[in-house]
Amino acid sequence: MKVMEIAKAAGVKPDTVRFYTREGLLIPARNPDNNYQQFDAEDLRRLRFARKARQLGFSLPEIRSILNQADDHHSPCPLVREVFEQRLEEVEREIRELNQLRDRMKSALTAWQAMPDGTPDGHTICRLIEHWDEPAFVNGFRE
Amino acid sequence: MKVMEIAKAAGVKPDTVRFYTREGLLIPARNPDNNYQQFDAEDLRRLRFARKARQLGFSLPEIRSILNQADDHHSPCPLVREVFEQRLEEVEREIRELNQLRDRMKSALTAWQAMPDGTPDGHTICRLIEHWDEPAFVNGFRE
DNA sequence: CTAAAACCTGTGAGCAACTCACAGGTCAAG
DNA sequence: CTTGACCTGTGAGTTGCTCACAGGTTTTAG
Repeated sequence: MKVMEIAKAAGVKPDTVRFYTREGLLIPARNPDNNYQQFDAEDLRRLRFARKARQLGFSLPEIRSILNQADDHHSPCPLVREVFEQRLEEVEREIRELNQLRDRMKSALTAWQAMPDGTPDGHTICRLIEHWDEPAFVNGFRE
Repeated sequence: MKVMEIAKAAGVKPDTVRFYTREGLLIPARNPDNNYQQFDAEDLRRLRFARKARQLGFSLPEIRSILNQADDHHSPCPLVREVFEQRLEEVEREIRELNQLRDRMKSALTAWQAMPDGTPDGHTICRLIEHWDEPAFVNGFRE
């Protein structure tokens, strides 16, 4: 298979295939005639694996070490389980933060309904933002 | 005020002050003696404004145009309201996607409890991932 | 047979919002 | 007068692609 063919087979763009090759996730053979990359069924499996892992939240370095471990005939599954639980916690933290952001935004919108727009007067730029309360989590949560 | 002073006053790192200056959000005067940047109360107001706006989800280009509009003696508030509602929708979309990701991860974790680890055999890398179902929204939602 | 279209190659840059590093200049304190 | 803390501008690193470019190859149409 050539780049475009494996890309179509895995449902990704050719550029993504090239990028993964650059990053060492795919190590295709070469056609000595024209130096084209030759992908086989194993490469396709790796590419599909990588895409599924990405959808589950794995990073490229993580996927690379999982693939390397499989190449060394070790089971990557324990590593998969471990990384995965960390990622789940991160995702849940991101969700909590985004929910807080949404709440802050919604309460701001409500408060703004009664507020006039006003022109900058050298003391304020836009009261909507300047007179909006500092969220609590900035001090207590992020640092 | 010098960089470190305004940074402390606004609760950000000096590097952030320098970065915002590079990006044109702050336009400090210069001390002709040593070419140091001289920030005044107005700069501090802009910096604090920018930080608050960032916490509400505004991007730096958006903040820059809001500040520019205020500099031109136009009320930036209508722009603030408009951009803000778009951002709120984006945030809610991100939350929906993250929630779906979390659900996928959780159901994967549950399914994995009964699965053995297994060693790569040339046909599979890690069944945990390979035999996990394609999420629905990849086809129907993202593209 | 040839010319154009489609594909291949490697590489570098762009995205967002910082953060860090570097090399060299300035200034206050001891 | 030296040390240390600060200043200057700039370039690179972060993440996962995506796009662009310049040039080589292969396929297809005329």
